[in-house]
Amino acid sequence: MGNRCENCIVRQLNSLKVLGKEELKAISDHKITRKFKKGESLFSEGEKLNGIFCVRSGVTKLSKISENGKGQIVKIASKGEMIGQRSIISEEQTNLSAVALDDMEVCFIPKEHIMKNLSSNVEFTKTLLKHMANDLKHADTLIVNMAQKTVKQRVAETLSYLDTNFERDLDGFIGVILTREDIANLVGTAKEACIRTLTSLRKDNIISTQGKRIKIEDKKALYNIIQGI
Amino acid sequence: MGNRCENCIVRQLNSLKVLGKEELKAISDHKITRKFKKGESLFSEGEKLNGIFCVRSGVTKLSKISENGKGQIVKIASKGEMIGQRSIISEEQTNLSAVALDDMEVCFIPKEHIMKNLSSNVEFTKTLLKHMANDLKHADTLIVNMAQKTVKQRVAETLSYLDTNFERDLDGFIGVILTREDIANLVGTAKEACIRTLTSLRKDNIISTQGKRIKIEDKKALYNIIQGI
DNA sequence: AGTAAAAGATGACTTTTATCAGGTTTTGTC
DNA sequence: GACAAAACCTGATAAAAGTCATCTTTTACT
Repeated sequence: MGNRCENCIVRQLNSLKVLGKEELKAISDHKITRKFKKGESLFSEGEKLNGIFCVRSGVTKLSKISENGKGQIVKIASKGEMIGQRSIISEEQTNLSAVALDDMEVCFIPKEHIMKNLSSNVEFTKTLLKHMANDLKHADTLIVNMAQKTVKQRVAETLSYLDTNFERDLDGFIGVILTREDIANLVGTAKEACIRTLTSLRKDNIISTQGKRIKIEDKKALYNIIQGI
Repeated sequence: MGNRCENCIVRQLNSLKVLGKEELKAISDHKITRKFKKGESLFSEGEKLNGIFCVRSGVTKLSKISENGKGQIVKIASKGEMIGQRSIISEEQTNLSAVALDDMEVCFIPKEHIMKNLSSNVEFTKTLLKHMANDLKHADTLIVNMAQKTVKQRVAETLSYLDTNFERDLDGFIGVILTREDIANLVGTAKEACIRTLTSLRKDNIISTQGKRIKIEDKKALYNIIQGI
């Protein structure tokens, strides 16, 4: 199997004809593949990035530290997803930190290639725009959830999100292994409250757990909790 | 003073040379100016928009109703600001409702003109992209604030935001008149908690009020509250 | 496999925030 | 300017969530 980095960015850009053969070749010629071990930092809040990362394998958490010192996970990115594009486009330092949750393989597209396409390739730019419009819509929804839903509703919503957006493992468990603290940071609550909520969901047979792994047993009931029923 | 609608979109796009003379003329020829009275709805969540609105005068709140039935204000838009661009770009129904907080004058750019420029004018698209990247960064920050800050911190942050982003009136009060309930919906809390917080800030001489109007008296102290000091 | 460190779990308690209920003031309209 | 409606404010209480302390289990490492 050849190096699929060029495919990864194309797929991510969600458009089949965005890049011409020359651009593909240019990107392919200049890309760098990097590896990160579990727990290693890809980049930190405030750093100036000089390119976009594209995840080839493994999972990373994108988080932001509040003034209170608590971390909030804004997104989990896995295979095929780009990270860092927002700050490259805004031409400013990144507002997020990225830490590997697994051993990862990441390919790196230098800023210059992005910028070049941004200026010359309308379709490329349009696709990025649509992508970002979607991220923004998602963010609006998250703001409302954070502001108005209970911890239980948000935990349920987070589990549902993880279950639908990451491939399940062979036993049907959610395919991303997060610590309880990471889940709490994704939900925006304290570790203890998160654990208690998971315990209560388990007692109600809505989920089952095995170590860190979580399996959703009753989707309908989980959905009702999300809706506040 | 002539009709400044074409200027408004250009200014909003935050770029001086985005639109050529022909495009400007095309937009200018096809625009429609509409008026909305205080309390009227510009559009509602789920509606399909067929163009972008551009605020010429007055103020509007963009909000979203959660499944719990409570409204969350996501943004306040005033003179010069565009609304509806996200859903036009995503080509889907809008995820927000817009209600006039004042009597408003709004101009309307039909979808076709936006789409045409989106396909032919890289600079136009690039500018929209940068704009949206900025909105996204702002949304990330808001998510963290909602998840991790207390009501008092969020009220303080909201007041600071309103004070810096909208022109003050002649007496130095914040230039947008919101009900306490609107402020609560912006902060993401209950009306009563919002009122109590404002009362406490007033007692500490950090703000003063006169009816609905609010004036910030001690910026430094307000800033400390935002930081959680 | 043994051990230390990390993560998970749970109870007790405190703080924050929501909710309900009732009064007061402001605002808009005839 | 009188009246009704809306908005504002406050107190009491309940519910939700955070914090702290402690113990158990799991994981990582030599």
